Amino acid sequence: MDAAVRVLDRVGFHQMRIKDVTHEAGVATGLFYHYFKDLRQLVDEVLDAHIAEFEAVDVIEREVSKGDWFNRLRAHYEICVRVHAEHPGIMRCIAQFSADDPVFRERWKRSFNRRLDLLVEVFPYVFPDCRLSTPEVELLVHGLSGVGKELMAEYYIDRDPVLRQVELSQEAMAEWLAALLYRGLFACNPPAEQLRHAQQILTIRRN
Amino acid sequence: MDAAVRVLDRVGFHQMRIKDVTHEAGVATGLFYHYFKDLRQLVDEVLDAHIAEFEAVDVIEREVSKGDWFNRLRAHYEICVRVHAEHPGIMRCIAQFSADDPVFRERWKRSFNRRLDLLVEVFPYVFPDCRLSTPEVELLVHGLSGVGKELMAEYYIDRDPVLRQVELSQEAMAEWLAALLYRGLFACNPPAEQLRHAQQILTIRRN
DNA sequence: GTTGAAGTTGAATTCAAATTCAACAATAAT
DNA sequence: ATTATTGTTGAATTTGAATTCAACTTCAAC
Repeated sequence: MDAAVRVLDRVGFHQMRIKDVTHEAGVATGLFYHYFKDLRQLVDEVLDAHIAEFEAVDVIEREVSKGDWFNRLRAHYEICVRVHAEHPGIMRCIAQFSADDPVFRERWKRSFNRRLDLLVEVFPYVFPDCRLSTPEVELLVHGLSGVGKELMAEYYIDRDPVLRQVELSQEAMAEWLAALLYRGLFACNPPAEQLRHAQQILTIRRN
Repeated sequence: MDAAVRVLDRVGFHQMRIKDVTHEAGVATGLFYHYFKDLRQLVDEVLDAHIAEFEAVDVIEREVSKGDWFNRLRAHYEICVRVHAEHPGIMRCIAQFSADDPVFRERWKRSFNRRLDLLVEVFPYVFPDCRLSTPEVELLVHGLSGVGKELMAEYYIDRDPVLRQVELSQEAMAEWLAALLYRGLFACNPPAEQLRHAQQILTIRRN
């Protein structure tokens, strides 16, 4: 029901009423119950559909070579940035729904972090000197994967005016975030020749 | 009203009812309105009090020298980790309330990021080669400050069983997160002699 | 063109929670 | 001791939204 998407966009998850949806769709209130048990189910279906859509994009973009970590991270952030930039209303709703519902939160987190799972798997081969156990690596990657999450929310959903002073293309934002995560992970800069927008990051170093 | 804290802890912000609170406090329903306009105001006051308390701790711990960035970051995370570990219910509630209410979200974010503001201010002196404008630096620091946020939520609030396999003291968690953020910021490891729990991070490097 | 299944309506009903309030209790002020 | 102020009660009322449902419409099948 795309009427639901428009309402979610406008009023958010917690303010949404059944009447809002049926009215937006131009049908009678009672009809709602032919299609959905309650609002929660509707929202669940709407968000699921969107998450599935995001994941579809995701599959398409898997052509990056396995060892090229910077470009993998970049691809990860390009997807994140795109869904934030193009569906800010849905993303806000996902955030609201997640804050409430642990089951949904888990589902969303998995979908989001799936692209980083490979990193957890191959960690021992990438960093052979490192004796961390798998759960420790998971913890590490989860810690790092927070890079940019709030920023994307503030920039694309809240449209924070201070941050908005910086005009960044989606590509540039993704590259910056990938570069920051890369530094956290490898303790060094990404290869300079792969930077298209964030060359300045190379100058962020203690002299 | 500490009854409110217990209810928030138990049922969360959106499930909380006025009756829950008055019953928990052992008083009549109507009495609620002598003290508060509505639930939102109550929650607002409860959370405000806690945020103020967190900030008080925060002031006490300011004895770290200005140039010692790793220990500043560590102090920042020690406070974050402590409030998550010791007040998981409140933190969950803050997350829920933030997701809904942009005004509160802004207030919380400010309180959380205040300790990193210094970094934004002195950025041009720490990184003299870097020509980023103030809003760009703000964006950068916001991006990095996400390190560990979700992890703390999953570890201390949701108590994710996978992550819980790793037993970490509050100090150790803070040190790990500080080290990760440090790497993102400086593209190098923190000084080895300052590491008390996270020496292993030095081994996370490409050979 | 008759039948029945599925879709559609919106007023009526139910429901849960918020809110009010008149009466009562405790305490302090004079 | 009297009065005033403030705290407290919980049943009664109000509110606003969820939910039901009997009647109506479409439309495809035979």
